[in-house]
Amino acid sequence: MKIATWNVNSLKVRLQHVIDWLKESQTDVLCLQELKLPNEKFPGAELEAAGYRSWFAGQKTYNGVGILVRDGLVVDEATVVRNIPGFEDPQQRMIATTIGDVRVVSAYFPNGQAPGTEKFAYKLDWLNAMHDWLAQEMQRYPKLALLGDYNIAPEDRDVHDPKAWEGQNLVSPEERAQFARLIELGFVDAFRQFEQPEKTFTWWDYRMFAFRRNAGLRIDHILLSPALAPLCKSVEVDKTPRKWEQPSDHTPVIAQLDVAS
DNA sequence: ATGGCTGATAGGATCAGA
Repeated sequence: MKIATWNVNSLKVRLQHVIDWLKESQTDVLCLQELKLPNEKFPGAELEAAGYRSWFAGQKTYNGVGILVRDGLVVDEATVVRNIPGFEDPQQRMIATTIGDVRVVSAYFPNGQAPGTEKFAYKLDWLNAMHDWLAQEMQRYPKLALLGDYNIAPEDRDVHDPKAWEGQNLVSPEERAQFARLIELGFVDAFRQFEQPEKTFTWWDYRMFAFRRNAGLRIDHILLSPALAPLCKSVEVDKTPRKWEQPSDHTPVIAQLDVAS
């Protein structure tokens, strides 16, 4: 089973990219972030025609997450969860479902703006709530995969220019400590289980020719629970869609799991 | 140098992203 994550920065604008990439990559389960559309505008019929069923939590203008599942995979409808249980939030940033015996979570972590701001405080609150919920979720579902735009670059090697970024939003010690807390739950950064090219990133600013200069960050991740991590056979960042016309600023990360699909 | 792009909402500038 191939699972992937992609912040598409508007599913309306990127629908054809998603459909083309699904076909090209042969992905079975695609977690999406930043749909930027209300539920009534979700392009379910177009994705169905491409061979995928969709679960999503959208809202107007901002945020919004979804999980696309290839036809034929068994999804347990009764286990779908939208947003973090117990964490009141109008922002739609998390959806979870169960495919076979694999629990899949698609998450759009808050950006945070800058350390010290209200939005940064919200980011830390959200991360705390997510951490506590995931601790329980891992007990319920040993095979747990957390995919998404984390808006955290865990280490300096995930940053094109660590000096310039030192202490900034997305790399600050507080955020990295939160990422480390997820690792302490037992999660494994699937990407780092394998040898990877130097300076592999998943996001590049639209401005200043950042992609051309590879001035990016690795902020989109796939974390796997202890029971699932050993079943992961490869992880790669696929830069191709970032080269397409009118791309998302993020590019997909894909993992091959040794799980029946 | 807080600029530089892009998308959504709106029907022009502003917010938000990272």
